[in-house]
Amino acid sequence: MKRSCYCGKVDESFLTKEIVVSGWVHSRRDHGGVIFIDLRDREGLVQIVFQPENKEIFSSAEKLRSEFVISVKGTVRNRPSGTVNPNMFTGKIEIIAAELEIINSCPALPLEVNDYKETSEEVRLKYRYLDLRRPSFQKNFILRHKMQQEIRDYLNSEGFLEIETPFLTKSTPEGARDFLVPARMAHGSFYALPQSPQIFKQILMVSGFDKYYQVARCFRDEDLRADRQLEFTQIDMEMSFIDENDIMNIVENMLARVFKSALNIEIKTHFERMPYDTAMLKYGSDKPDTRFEMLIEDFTKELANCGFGVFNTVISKGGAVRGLCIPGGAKFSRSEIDGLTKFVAEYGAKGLAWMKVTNSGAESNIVKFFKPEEISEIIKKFNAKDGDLLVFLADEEETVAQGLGALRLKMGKELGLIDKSKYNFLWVVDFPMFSWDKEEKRWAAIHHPFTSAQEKDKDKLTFEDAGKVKARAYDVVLNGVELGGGSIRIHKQEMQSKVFDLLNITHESAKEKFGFLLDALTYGAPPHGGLAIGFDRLCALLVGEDSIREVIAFPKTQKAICPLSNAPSVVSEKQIKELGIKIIQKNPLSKQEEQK
RNA sequence: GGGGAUGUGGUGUAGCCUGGUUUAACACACUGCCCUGUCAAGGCAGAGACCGCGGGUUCAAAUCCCGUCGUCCCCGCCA
Repeated sequence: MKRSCYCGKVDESFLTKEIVVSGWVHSRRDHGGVIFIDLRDREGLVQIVFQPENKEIFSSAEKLRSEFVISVKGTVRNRPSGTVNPNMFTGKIEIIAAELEIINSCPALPLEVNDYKETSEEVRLKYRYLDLRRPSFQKNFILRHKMQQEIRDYLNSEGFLEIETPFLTKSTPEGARDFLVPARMAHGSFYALPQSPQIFKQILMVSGFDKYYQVARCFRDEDLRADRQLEFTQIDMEMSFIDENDIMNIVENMLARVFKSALNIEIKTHFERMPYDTAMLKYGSDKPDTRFEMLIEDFTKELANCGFGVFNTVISKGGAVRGLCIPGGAKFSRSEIDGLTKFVAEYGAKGLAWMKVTNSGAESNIVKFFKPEEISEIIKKFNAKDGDLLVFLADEEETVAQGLGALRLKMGKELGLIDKSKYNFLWVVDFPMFSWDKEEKRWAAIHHPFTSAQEKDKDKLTFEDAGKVKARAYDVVLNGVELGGGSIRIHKQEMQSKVFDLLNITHESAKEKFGFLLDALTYGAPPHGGLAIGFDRLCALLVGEDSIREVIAFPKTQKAICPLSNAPSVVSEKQIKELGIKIIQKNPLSKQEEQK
């Protein structure tokens, strides 16, 4: 029997016709005298009816169970009146079976192939092939495919070339830990899997390709999270003879196309641009969720001479005092407030000061340390109302921002302040170039060492002033998720040398580590820049999932293993020998498995 | 490296705090029977777990304690 139509695509145009559908038995409703089978394939479900007149087929149909693979030949007809199912695309019709081929049976399932019941992720990943059969999951991947095609279509139409860069490449310093691949033909040497195609795409610009993109797999050997996998997909792009506005235009239009085709949602281009400093000050994050207010207020100046010792000490040491107004938070119990204190402690905050706003002012154990004018000024700045809770952090600026930023998000979620129907895009711009690495006592690149400084800060590329330099870098943020980021790169040797000096990368080591890029830049490099979108995160957002594992077919667990394939695994002595590698200590678990 | 949550038939949960009426309960799936219009079909009957693993406390442990492993969330880390 040869399939003539997808189950999910059978509609009234097939009425009275004989067709063949193939797929998996999704559910079976055996009424004794008549048997209904919902047959499922990629495109959806269709109802097959087995009637008792055809004894041979009927008795064969009685054996059908969940997830059997079958082909059915039958005639499409309208369902009898009163039995139409409005929830199904194929709900008006049904197929009267004339022939049945049972291609494969299936034992009792370790997980149910439907969207009605949650199964633990442990089981889902082990039997991923079954998990992936679930209709909602198939939808995720069909959508992911569509999004990718839409992006390709758009970039192609804008004159971009898709060019592949190598997976086996050179380990670069800075940034994430590399995945290394031992070189068989040069014992002791290693390839590295790319953390991103950064250097190669810049070289492609030097080569004159002008506009490049790639749906690029990237690898980072770091700890996993809900939004981080060892390998992930970026929409990576780079352009020549352009500035920030050109890239932002392209990205905004691209995202608009994706949202239109995937969700049929029109998004407004010309995203808001927010300076990094504002984002950190008001939202406590470099990826602010602007779907709700509850902004952070700064009191470092106002309270520099207040009567509260904790604040005074912090401010005199150059720290900051900032706060949040939690609407209706005055009803929190003491232990709930303690919970908030514990929460901000995860971000390094040593304590959380608080006061409850009342009609006559504020109440708490610290209110007595403040002058009435100070209290009323605080309340005014927050525009706080009776019943609100004001919380304050006093610490180093970074700790305060992080703690309050995280608390803002937590409260926003818990108090239901977030309008989930919104898609708030924005650009975070004017990033600082460098951050001070306290442990290693050196400047580190916030973006990467090839990011250009802003023209006005060119003269500040010195050890003393490096902290004041702003970069020509930008991140695109959606609903508090960093979708992607990029920068205008350095195309002049002079600036690149200064940046390397600041990063304490000597010319010798720079040459050793990415000399090929530096060389390339000397041979006539055009001004260029680009951006990369975290495609998995974008997909997750569009299907409404928190974890990118829901849009990756075969993800790894938090311990970085694949329960389906059991990777990583031990390899044979022979393989190891060929690579010139000595195993110092074997994973004891792997050893046990090897013996099995 | 650290903090938190969690692990009970094939699957999802209840029981655990307050150890003994537990022969470990319920739902789905599974097996058999009944049923000609259901659509997460229904009814009846049945099989299936000694409670992640190891140790300890106790007359008695799914339940308390210690250790260990897996999974998830978070901090660090991820330019």
